[in-house]
Amino acid sequence: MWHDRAMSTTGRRVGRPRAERRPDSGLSAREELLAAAAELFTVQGYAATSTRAVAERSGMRQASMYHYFGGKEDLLAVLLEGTVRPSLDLARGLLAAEGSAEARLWQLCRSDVVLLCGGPHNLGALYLLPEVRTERFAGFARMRRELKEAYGRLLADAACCTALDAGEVAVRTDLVFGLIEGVILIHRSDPDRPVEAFAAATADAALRVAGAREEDLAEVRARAAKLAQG
Amino acid sequence: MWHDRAMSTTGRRVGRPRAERRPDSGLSAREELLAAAAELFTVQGYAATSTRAVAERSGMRQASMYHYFGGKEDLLAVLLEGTVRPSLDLARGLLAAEGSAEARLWQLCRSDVVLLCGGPHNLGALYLLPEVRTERFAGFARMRRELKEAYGRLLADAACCTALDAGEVAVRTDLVFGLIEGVILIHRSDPDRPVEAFAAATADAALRVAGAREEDLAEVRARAAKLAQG
DNA sequence: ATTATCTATAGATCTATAGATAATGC
DNA sequence: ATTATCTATAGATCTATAGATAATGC
Repeated sequence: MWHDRAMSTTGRRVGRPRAERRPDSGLSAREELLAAAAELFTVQGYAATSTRAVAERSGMRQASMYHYFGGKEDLLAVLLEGTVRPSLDLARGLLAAEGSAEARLWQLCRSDVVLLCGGPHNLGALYLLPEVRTERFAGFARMRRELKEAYGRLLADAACCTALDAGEVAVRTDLVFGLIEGVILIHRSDPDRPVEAFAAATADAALRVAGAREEDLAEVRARAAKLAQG
Repeated sequence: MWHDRAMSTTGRRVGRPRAERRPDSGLSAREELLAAAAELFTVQGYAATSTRAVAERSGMRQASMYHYFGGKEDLLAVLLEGTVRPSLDLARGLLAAEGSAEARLWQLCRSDVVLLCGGPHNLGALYLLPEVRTERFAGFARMRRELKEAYGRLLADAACCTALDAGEVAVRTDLVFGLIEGVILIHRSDPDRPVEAFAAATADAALRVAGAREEDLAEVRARAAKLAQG
């Protein structure tokens, strides 16, 4: 396990002190940079944010950033991978779990909405950056693809989709996945909405898109709740 | 009506000739700039695209762009407004039209997906730019708000929503609108999908989110088809 | 000795303006 | 005279590197 040896709670650190001293944030320098980048990238935009802006919001000089990251792209890649990873972990767990596929799908949808809307910044909005299509972000792209495949798998196994052919299931997978990632846009225009209730409502909507009948939804939610406990 | 007096089909134009001569695109200089901006903004990203890149792809020098637009922001604003305007026109027409609210909602959804995915560039992806929140884009923001209100109105009038309270209708409006704008993301990962069929499938999904029952969807589609003719 | 920072800067942009110029229009 | 373009450029960035420095660790 990695340990930030330069950091200590007493405030005594190795290395030249920073030019501007500030109250200790409790974060390591690397984490400070990531937090600053998350805020600036989402608020001002990625390309509009300079390395200087990120570094100085973190309390250090522009050049010092290069001690931790190779450049702006590195920051973005780390942020993006950190955003999908929890979703992907959960999806893997749910794929392996027992129980109705509908309930597991509901649970995955709900959790992903919480992850996308629950953080302090709308990091999901970074998914759309054109830079993300370049080689540097292949790792992120792979994770996102695997996540989408998990959605596809759960839909294919769901009782409400058994009557559909494979092509139709693929279209609904796209629509469900699009609905979930689309909450990024909704969240953007109304960031103060209570997340939990909205996440449940979105999971309901996802099941409706999948083909679940209105009268079965209460049951799906109940089973999903059990899943979350167990 | 405005007429581009500098343009003619014979190729004889007022003003100093361009440095690099190219085959006539058939577009006015202003339109060439907009087309170049649309391509570059969506492919490379807005902030990553320089005024030089836009101008030179249009066959003129960087400084000449300023004869037509005050800067990059102006180009973006014109592109964005051009993207919502057709949707908004259609929405106004459908609000005023006779017929079932569900059918009109279906039609609006379908058309919006075609507009978002049908063009050569994924202009919808520009909706997410952080720059769009600034004052310069107030006109675009107003149009988009009015479009969303039209969705809300149709949902409120839809038979499948009569049992829902106002708050629930508002949530479903957000979800339906999010689903429609979310096709931008779907379209991005699979740009070659046939648009018409996908648009119809998305409109179906929107009606499911609204609360329509599976067995009523065929009827809704049939009525929407009539609307489109009449 | 090691580390985290600093200062300074070269080189590469990019934007917006000033002012010149080469067409057509009258 | 009017117009659409051009060339040239000032001024403001921004990125990445080189090399110095001020702490702690041993």
